Amino acid sequence: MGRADEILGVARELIARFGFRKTTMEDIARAARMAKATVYHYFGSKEEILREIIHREGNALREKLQQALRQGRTPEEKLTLYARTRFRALRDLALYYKAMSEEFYSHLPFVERERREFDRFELDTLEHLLREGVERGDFDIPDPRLYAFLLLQAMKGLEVPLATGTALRMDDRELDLDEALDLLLGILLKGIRKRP
Amino acid sequence: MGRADEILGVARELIARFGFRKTTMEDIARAARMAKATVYHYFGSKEEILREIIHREGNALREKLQQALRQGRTPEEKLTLYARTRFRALRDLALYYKAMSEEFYSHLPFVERERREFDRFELDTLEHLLREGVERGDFDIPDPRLYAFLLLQAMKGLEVPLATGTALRMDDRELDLDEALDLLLGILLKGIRKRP
DNA sequence: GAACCGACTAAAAAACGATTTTGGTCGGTT
DNA sequence: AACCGACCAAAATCGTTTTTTAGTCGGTTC
Repeated sequence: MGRADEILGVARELIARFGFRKTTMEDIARAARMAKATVYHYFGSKEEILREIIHREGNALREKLQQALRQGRTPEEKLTLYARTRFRALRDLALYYKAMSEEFYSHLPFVERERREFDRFELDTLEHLLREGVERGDFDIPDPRLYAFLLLQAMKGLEVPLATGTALRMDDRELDLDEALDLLLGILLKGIRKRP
Repeated sequence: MGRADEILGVARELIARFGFRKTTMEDIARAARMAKATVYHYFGSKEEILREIIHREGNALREKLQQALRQGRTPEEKLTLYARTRFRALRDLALYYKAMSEEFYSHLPFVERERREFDRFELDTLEHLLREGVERGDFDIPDPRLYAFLLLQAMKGLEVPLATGTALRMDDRELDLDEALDLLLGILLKGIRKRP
């Protein structure tokens, strides 16, 4: 692990804890035990550091999802694994980055770009999965791309409470999100499954 | 329509256009063609005006949804009508109140309360609908309350792009939201429909 | 010559105080 | 009861000064 990674590591932690604005280059340098000018030797700007962190975060998540897919045998199983992994990873991320989300950072241009890139990856992945299911005769789906989009959007619905921090409560009892996701998946799967 | 309603009317318009903070009591009084003190004769505070506006907005939406339900014959048809009405109404509201959403107003205590109240209404309504479908032998649903929650959450997924202002684009082409909602409903309905 | 640093600067943010605006009150009139 | 003008204290706004911070540069070390 090179010096640059070290910087990214401490920066990630600081930013996650205190937010992007509250974290100064001086803080980062101090945490990485080097002079500020040295940090600039590796990164052109403060923003570039954030850009790199987010980019890597995206890669890691994609990697994790693809790995989850490889675990599944049937398309249906793959879909379930994908959804669960996605859901948990996003929950952790939301927790980790809640300091960030408070800030303006959401609509920085490069963050937006990274999000679009990730969206695309998810759409492609899910579409591929659905097509596989159609070819195998498991799914009955006229327009896989569009269905991939809808499935994704439906799953995002469950995600909202995480992002907004709203506890997911139904009436008075707290709801187990994992359980809720599984049930939703059940409905959705039944909705796309081919009738015998 | 009494004097109080007049005040609420102009206030609603001003707030929707300029936001809650930017709208002064003086503005409201002027638009309603009366002295500021007169406004205070009808409402105890600026916040009370907003509270009343939001409360009525909620009532109107509930009314609209119930009316839509009455149009449907079967539970399935009712569900479709409900979803469409809900979706369009929320889209209009989002458009109308985009000035507000920019502000802090989202997590004012009484706004939160109104939202919870509305959530409850929706849960109750949908649960009732699902139970009706189960009794008629249309739906196959083990836990109607939970399913109502899931359906609602899935629909909210499509709503997110409206709320955040993110255009709903899939790859390059703009997506027709109404069409998307119908398709999602198709999947969900198939997912809960009883097999013959 | 790549990795590193201390000292520096220009620009942005914070702190501060003066000034204006605004939510809310009150006594009085119709 | 409905309405108003005049008033006040608190909050927001504005302009200025002070401090902090992102980014640079010339020089040192390995």
